[in-house]
Amino acid sequence: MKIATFNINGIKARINALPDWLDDAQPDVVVLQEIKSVDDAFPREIFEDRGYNVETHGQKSFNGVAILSKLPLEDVTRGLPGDESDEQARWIEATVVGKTAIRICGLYLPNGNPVELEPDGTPVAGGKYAYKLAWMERMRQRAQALLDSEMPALMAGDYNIIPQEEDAKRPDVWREDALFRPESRAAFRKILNLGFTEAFRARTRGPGHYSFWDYQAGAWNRDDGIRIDHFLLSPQCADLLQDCRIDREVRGREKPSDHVPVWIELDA
DNA sequence: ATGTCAACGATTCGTTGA
Repeated sequence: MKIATFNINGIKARINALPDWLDDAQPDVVVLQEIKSVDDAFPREIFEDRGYNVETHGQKSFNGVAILSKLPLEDVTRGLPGDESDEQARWIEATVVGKTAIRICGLYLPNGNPVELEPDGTPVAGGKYAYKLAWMERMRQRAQALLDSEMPALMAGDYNIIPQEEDAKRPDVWREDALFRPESRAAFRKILNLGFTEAFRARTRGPGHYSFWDYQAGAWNRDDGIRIDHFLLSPQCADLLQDCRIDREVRGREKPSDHVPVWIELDA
């Protein structure tokens, strides 16, 4: 089973590029981020015509996540548990029923910039960096519950986290950024260390592997990228891992997103 | 040399978010 994650940076802007990539890559399941659309405006027919079941969790203008699946989707839930007042559409879950049932979480983790800190170094309450870190703590709770279920499970999406220096062309320019600050990376490791496997690093080591290149300053032409789109696999899911790759060439196509798809192959 | 893109809601462009 081929499962992909893709931050499309707006479904309206990617109305041709996304179907074109789907027709090439033929994933069984895709989690999408930044659909930037309400549920009613999402062009589900385009994907249903290609044989995908479509589940969205959208909002106006910003954020928004979705799952497309050629296999049936069961027990769909929307929103990250732990804060009823959080209205940002960044989390969706469903169980994909194939040879084995797999719980799939699609996520769009908050960017967190600008970083605002008190003089003592704690994030300013109510600020975007505090929101990011609080969201990651909620995600950790949900991740632990997934492990406790002992079901094969994965969390895939735009994590807005550069895990290590080797995951950026120029780590020094990201040093103070919310994507690379120590608190952000520590929160990511805290989830990982519950017992998840980061799929890409289970298969490939070394620098030069990126999933995002800014539109600005010719970042793509200079290969000035970062790796921020990830798959975290539960132990029962990691046992099924066959491959993990980044569809880098998609960034060079017509009217690209600033992210490219990342995908895994599971023996499931 | 932050050099871009997308969505929106106001009026042909400014604001926000990334």
